[in-house]
Formats: sequence, structure tokens, C-alpha cells
Amino acid sequence: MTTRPIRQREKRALASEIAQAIHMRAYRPGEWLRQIDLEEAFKATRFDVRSALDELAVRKTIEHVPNRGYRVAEIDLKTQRAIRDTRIILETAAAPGIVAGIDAATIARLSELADRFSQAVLSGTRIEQSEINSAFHHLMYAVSGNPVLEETIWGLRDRSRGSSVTVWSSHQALLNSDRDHHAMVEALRAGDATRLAGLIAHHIVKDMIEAQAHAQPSTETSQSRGSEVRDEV
Amino acid sequence: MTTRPIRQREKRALASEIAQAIHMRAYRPGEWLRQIDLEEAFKATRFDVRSALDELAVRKTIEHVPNRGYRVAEIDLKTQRAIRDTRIILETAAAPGIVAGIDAATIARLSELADRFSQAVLSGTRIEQSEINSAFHHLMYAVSGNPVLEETIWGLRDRSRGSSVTVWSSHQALLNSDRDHHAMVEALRAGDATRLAGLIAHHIVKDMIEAQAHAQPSTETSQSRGSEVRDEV
DNA sequence: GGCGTAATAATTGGCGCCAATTATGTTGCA
DNA sequence: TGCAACATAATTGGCGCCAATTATTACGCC
Repeated sequence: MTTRPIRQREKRALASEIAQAIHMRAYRPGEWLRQIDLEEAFKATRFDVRSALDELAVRKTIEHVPNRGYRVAEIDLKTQRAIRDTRIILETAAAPGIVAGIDAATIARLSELADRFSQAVLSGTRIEQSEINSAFHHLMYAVSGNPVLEETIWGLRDRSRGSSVTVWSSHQALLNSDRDHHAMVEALRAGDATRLAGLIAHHIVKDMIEAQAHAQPSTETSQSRGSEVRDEV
Repeated sequence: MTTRPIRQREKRALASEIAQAIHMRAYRPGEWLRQIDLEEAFKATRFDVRSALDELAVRKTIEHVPNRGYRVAEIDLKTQRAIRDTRIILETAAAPGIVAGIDAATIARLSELADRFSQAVLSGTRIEQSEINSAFHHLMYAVSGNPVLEETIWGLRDRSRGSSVTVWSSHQALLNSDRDHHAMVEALRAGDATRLAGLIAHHIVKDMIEAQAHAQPSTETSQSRGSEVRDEV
């Protein structure tokens, strides 16, 4: 009875928490994730931290360098494009399944999320924007009828998120995303899979091109550890 | 100097070794992977075994049940179909890139691998067949020009391999695979991406339908551990 | 003063121990 | 004889320690 019963509960959860912190940009691409810092920041034991880090390394959210540690993956342009192309393949391929599997209630919820995103564009934090956006796409792909496709899509999204894309790089990009969401809902109402696929592809391309255009060439890669800027979690 | 210098080397390798053992069916779907057995079989420490097991669990090759252990994932028909559909999406989508990126030398090597597979069909172990087959597809997807697509494909292939598909379930299926390989080489020579995509889709569907037809309904799921048949590694 | 080199500090990572949990075997009771 | 409760054995999994490695600082030489 001495140890609290929190035992087995949050083992996997920590990886998600760290992942979220990363794509909220609390840790920047190229930055080293020191185990001691994470222990304190997340109130976890060293063992749990290491497990979580290993998991994220397998998922390619972070990169592991033996005897150096773990750092947030830095995605070069070539890989960025490869992820983008693969996402387009998968997410457009999901369109027919979505159209086939969707019902009125889900469309209504998607429409509501699109509206909430519109609001968040005007008066919302980036975290809110990001979360509503995630919820929208999550819900949409959830009805595709193919769980494997869904999780593969999500894995790829998470991977690019870790790097540099989540936060919309310009207000214009944010407005475009907003418009796309409503257009997708419209396509769903019309039962038009082809149009939906086109919108999805456009959505991905637009986001990632914007992100690339505004991304400053990072010079932090070979920087010594410990001296980087780091936001508090 | 007391500890041998094999230290950092084979940490990640162990996961691959175990994965290979699994899809060579040394451990069957639903079977529990006891850590002690793995320590001895692979001459590794308990820590390394656990790391490898965790990695495979993240990759969904095996399944983790808290306080029970790890077991080879058993893929139900629905998931099997979902994997198949997703594989078709990805692997057919790779066809244009393959046609665009391939050169004469690679075609020659693919042709050679196809020939070696033909030989292995007649006089080769299942392991040889499986390895040559892997090499063929690996080489083909490697020239797609999209590394992310390539590794996503491979992740999905490995996942279904763990379960019940690798070893061709009938001699007819094996002959079909063999024929497809040569047809793919032909399509590549002709530079016909559409035909290649069609062949790939056919290849996947045929394999997995055969595998399903011959798979006996497994009753080993809820079996007690320790009493199962287990081949030596 | 710059630079190569040695001493020191900080960090990662391998590993074994033991508690918590689950499976197995046994005994007693209806 | 069947079944339930208990005792025992086997297995998993959390965690802390310390060696190995790498970064940083201090020193001395050119």
C-alpha cells in the first residue's frame, strides 16, 4: 500500500504527452531531450521517460543518437515532400470510404467542428486551433471503415507535426484551412468522393507548402546541447 | 575491459531477429513470448529482450498485455482485409514512381531475383522463398523515389507477415506469385505503370485470399501459456 | 593569445534485484 | 466427484545504481 496505485496506468500515456509537447513546439526540432529535464517536467521516473523516448524514436517523432541522447527529429525538405506525397496518397484514398460510411449525425458534428475552427481562427490560441483541426480530421477518417488506413494516416500526420507544420505559418494558410473544412463538409453532404479527395489533396499541399516557405533554415543542428532556448512545459 | 565490446551494437538488431523468427513461424500467432525463453534463445539480457519486445509492440508485430506479457499478434479477418486494402493503396501508388525511377541495371537484378524465385519454388526452403520474395519487392519499392512510402509499405507488410501470410499457403499460390514477378519485370521493361499497378494489386489480393482460405480458425488464443508447441530457433 | 591536451563534470545506458501479479497445483468441503 | 479457496510456483515489470561515454572546463605549451 505504500506505492500509489498509479502503476500500470500511464505508461503509454507519457509518450503521448511528450509527443504533444513536441508538436506544441515546447521542444523544437533539433533540440536535445535530456532525460533529467523530462523526469522533472513530467514528474515521471527515469525508466518511464526512457520507455516513452524509445517509443517515440520508433515512431520517428524523435531521433536517437547512441550515447548522445534523443532529439526532436529534424525533417529535411526531401523527407517533408515524401511525407506529403504519401499523405496525399493515403488521405485521398480514404475519401470513397468516408463518403460511403458517413451518416447525417457525423456530418453535423463535422460541420460543428468546422464552425468551431472558424471561431478559433478569429479568437483562439494556436493550441485550440490545432486541437479542433485534429478533431475534425480524426472524426472524418474514423468513418473511412478502414482502421489500419486511419492509423497509418495518423502516424504520418504526427510525424510531420513533430517537425514544423502544426502551427499555421501564416494567417492566410489558416484561412485557407478554414475554408477547406467547410468545403469538405459540403462535398460530404453532396456525397461527392472525387471532390472530397481533391479538397483533401489541396489541403495537404497548401499547408505544407506554406510551412516550407516560412520555415527559416535551421542552424541549430550541430549546436552544443544545453545552450538552446527551451520553453517551459 | 571485463565486458566484451559487443555493447551498443545489436540493440536494435534483436528486435529484427525476433521479428524474423516470428514471420518464419518459429512463434505462432497467439503464442506467448516468454522473456526467459527469448533470453536464452537469442543469448541476450533481459533488458535487451524487453526493449526489443516493446519496439515490436509499437510496430504492432506483437501485442502487449499488462502483467501477462507479449504475444504474437493475431489478426482477425477484418483487420487482415484492412491491411490488404491499405497495402493495395500504397503499393499501387508506388508504381508510377518505380517506372519513373528504374534503370536497366535494376531491371536486370529484378529479373534475376524473379528467376531465383522460380528456382526456389521448385527446390528451396520456405525461408529461401520468403527471402528472395522480400528482396524482389524491397528492391522494387526502393526505386520509387519516396523513402517514406517505401518504409510505410514495409511496415504494413511486416505486420501482416507476423500473422499468417508469409509462407505461401498452397503450391498454387506460390506459382501465381512466381508468375506475377516475371509479369512485373515485363511491365517495367515496357515502362507501363498502369499495368504494373494492376499486377501489384492482383498480387496482394491473390496472396491474402489464399492465406485466408487456408487459415484454420485458431483456438489457441485463450490457451494457457507454456503448453504450446514451439519450434526451436 | 591561440590551440592541443588532460582533468573534471554531466549525461546516457546496461543490468540485476525484488515486489506485484498471474498461473498452477493442492487440499478440504459440499 | 465436482468445485471453491488457499498455498505455492513462475513470470512480468518497476526502479535505482554505477560503468561507459561524451561534453565542458582548466591547464600548459608553443
